[in-house]
Amino acid sequence: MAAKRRFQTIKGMHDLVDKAPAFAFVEEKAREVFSLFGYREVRTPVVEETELFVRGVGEGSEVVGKQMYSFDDKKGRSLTLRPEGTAPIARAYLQNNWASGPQPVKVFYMGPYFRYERPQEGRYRQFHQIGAELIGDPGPYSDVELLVMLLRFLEELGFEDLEVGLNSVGDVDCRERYSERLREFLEPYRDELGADSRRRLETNPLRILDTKTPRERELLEGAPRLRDVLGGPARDHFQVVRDELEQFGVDFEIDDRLVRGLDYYTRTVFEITSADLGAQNAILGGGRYDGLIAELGGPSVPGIGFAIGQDRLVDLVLKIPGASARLNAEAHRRQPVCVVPIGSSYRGHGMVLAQELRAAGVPAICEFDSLRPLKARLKQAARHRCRWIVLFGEDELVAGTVVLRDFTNSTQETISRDGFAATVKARISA
RNA sequence: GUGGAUGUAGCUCAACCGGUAGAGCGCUUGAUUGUGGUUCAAGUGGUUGGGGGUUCAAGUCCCCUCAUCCACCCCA
Repeated sequence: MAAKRRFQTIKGMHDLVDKAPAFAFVEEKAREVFSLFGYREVRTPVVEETELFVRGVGEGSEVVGKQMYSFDDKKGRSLTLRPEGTAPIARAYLQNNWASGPQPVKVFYMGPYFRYERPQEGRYRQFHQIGAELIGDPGPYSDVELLVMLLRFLEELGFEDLEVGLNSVGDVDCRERYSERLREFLEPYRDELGADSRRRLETNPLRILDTKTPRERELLEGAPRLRDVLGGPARDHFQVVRDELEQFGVDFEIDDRLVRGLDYYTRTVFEITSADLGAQNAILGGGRYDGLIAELGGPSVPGIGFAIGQDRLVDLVLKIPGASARLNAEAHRRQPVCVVPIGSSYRGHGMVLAQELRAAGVPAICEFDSLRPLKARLKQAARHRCRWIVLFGEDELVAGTVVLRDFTNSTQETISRDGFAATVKARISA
């Protein structure tokens, strides 16, 4: 039983290695763009009380029903690895009394989320989201501004021609009214519905709208439409959103079947999908949640937000022509200079040279292992993708010089040991 | 939770009807005792995911199990 076991990541969770620079890239862009709109970055814990999601996201939702990573702590309290980001932000709003700060509250966040599902392309048990929330303003201009910000972010990443799917699921009373109508309409066809939809007929008829089975789609052709059932305030709100989005040149398409999977959404909902992603094609989704904070025991405060699937977004970024070349060039620009001391007694000198380079703001590493042949150590420098090599040994010590070699052009020059860091800095930035 | 595909060297993959495991790349060293990439030479590479079964003989056939991927479902 003492067999050597090879440890590996938990199913559906991955080491981010090759994609790490692209992850960092989109994170930097998010900080840059969201800050331009006055959003502040916050970080909330990865673990919350299970009850937060049950109440906030909704017991009927798939996410809460069967996808949560829940466990009991040592005192028997049920905790959950967060499956989404909005409920924790709503909790933070209440706990930290953001209501007493400047309004509306604008925050963004990024980090890992967890859902217990069967992994496949674009769907992981640990995945990453970048999200933003605007809490405290009920008006349609907040919806518009949030979407404008979102699209600005995507443009900055290099995306063009992304189309936003848009819909309004109305206020709670509109939804109930509509659910009732839809239920009445579908009841006669009950036997033609799949098991899932039949169950939803009881629990959440709205979700039947985004079915993919052809027969159900056909049935729904003649169904009452959500937009015809919207109450006056919700309808007016949606109309302003649409008009203003057009004013700002936002490309969107009204999608009557767009209803989101999380129970807290009200009025405006939206998502962006991509044909370049495989079966899991949603890049981001979001919407208004005017009842969420009250549902969590707070005052009646409206909010709106979105969550971007960072893993999927990164996959798409890497597919943009030239994007990975740009990322590589950027990485290459930051490659360190490699100091190679020649001869075992020069290792200390190598350390000093590297430190002088770093002090001058030049990234530097040192190939210390002087017992190996010089050629092997230069090979290591090449494998580190270093372009510039600083060589230093007995000859240089005597002459008061160092040798600076350029791997790209296979040239080298001898420069003065005094102030060599400044010379190197000038050469590599030329 | 359901279905399908795939697991052989660090990586990408071969191995006929069951016959004793191979290539390319990589890595190490040398040709060049102080100069990487190209070239040449030598070397390093494996409990064929794991367990059991059938057989004289299993990478190959059968069963179980684990893992990965893709799809359903769900969503980011």
